[in-house]
Amino acid sequence: MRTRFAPSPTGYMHLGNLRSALFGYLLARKMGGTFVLRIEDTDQGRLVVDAMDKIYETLHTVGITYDEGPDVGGGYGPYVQSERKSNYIEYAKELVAKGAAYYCFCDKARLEGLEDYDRHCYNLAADEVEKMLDDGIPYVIRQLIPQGQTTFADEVFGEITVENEELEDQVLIKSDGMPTYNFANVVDDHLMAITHVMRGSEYLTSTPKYNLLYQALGWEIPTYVHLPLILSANGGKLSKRHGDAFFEDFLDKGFLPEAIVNYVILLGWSPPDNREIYSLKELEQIFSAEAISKSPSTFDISKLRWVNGEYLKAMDFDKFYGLAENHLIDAIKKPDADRVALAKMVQSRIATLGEISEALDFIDNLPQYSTELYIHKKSKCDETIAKDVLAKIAPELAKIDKNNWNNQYLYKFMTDFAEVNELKNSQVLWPLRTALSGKPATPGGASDLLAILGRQESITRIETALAKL
RNA sequence: GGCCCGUUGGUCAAGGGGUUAAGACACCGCCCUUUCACGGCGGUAACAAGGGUUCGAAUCCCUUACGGGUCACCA
Repeated sequence: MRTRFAPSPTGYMHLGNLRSALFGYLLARKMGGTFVLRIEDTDQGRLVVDAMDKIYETLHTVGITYDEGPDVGGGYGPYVQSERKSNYIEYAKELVAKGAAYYCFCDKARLEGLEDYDRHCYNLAADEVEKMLDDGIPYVIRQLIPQGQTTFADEVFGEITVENEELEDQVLIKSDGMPTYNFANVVDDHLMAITHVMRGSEYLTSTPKYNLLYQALGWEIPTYVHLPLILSANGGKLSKRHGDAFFEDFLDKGFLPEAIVNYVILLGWSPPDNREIYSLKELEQIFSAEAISKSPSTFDISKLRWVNGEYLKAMDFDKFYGLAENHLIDAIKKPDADRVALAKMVQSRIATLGEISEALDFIDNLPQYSTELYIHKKSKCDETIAKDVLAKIAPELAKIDKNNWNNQYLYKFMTDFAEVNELKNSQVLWPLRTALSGKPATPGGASDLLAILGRQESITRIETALAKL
């Protein structure tokens, strides 16, 4: 049992491609098969430098390993199509010899003038073809679609039959001598002994042409597993323009590779039970092609955010800190900021690492805020109470020894203050938290903020508040 | 437009002749609580429509509608 991932080196990893890779990988691992990576670089006009490294890198960060590929070798190489050029021409000529393909010398201008392709060159006499080849006239080799109808079976979509008239005499070998994607695919999947072809359902329509090729060449047809498409929230395709098409887009937004993988797997495939958070290793055990659905699914960023948050919360703190540190450094310029304490406060409150800076934006600078923030029904607090409390507690705070300026002590101090003054805890905690942050919601409460801001900055902010009230 | 595929709450989805039609995200409420979040509990919300078949249809068939894919010397 062998599956493959066959991306073309475009420089980015489309989410749909990533999912094809994932499904192929998982199926191979589940069945104890072999997973191969093949690079489809037959479009010479679209070559992108370093794109292959990008593919290796992405697969690596996602945790997908392949048993055969350009950089790891294997018994079916080379694994880059441009290095296998002679194979394709050889088989294309075999097809010509068998009458399943023919040379076509039509130029672009002629083709564009046609409403329907007319098989013009198929009617050329053998000696005419010889002559034109000898004269070095540029040509293409086209597949000759026979009459009748073609039926193929797909693991997820079932049996599909199409009239051959709907098919076109597609180009197999381009005028630059390179094979087209469709042809190279067929040849390589056969030569590499691929048994299960997993790919997006956009290829469903071209599958009959594949089968005709397999049949003409006398090759065994692989098992097809077509995957439903992933649609963007607006109903269309995921697009570069919306910034939701590429794996890299989501990395940039602060999503974790394992969360992206987990979420993408959930699109079009459903787990055996109600659990939704799975590591790749676990998926390798439980994956099954039968649970793939046929209908396209809409990409929902809010669920991705939830998945990502689950990973963040479950992560051990050291690892979280490692990931968060750069964001913290970015977000907070204060030299004496306790980044560890900040990371701890923030870990369970963010869905993506990218939210760190917004969550902590008040640390460096107290934002402008309205005194209405001091009105909080649940805390039984309003501006008047806030003013009284802050005025009274500020001098007390100023007297606290620097050595006692820590979260625990401060919390005790404030609740004692509340008790002595016959106030509810919230009536002193709320005004302080508000004065210190200028925000309606913060990661951490009053004592956390006092400890982090330090005595002097805290007093300054309270004085600012008093001036406002 | 032709052909192909699809359609269960806003989203992901289970269920494949008899179910009070799961679960998750989002949303709302309550509890917890040092604000927010986390966590816990609860709630709103769905079988695209119409015809069949059947004792019985979300499940099978047909039609319609809607959505998507595909019709390249791109992959």
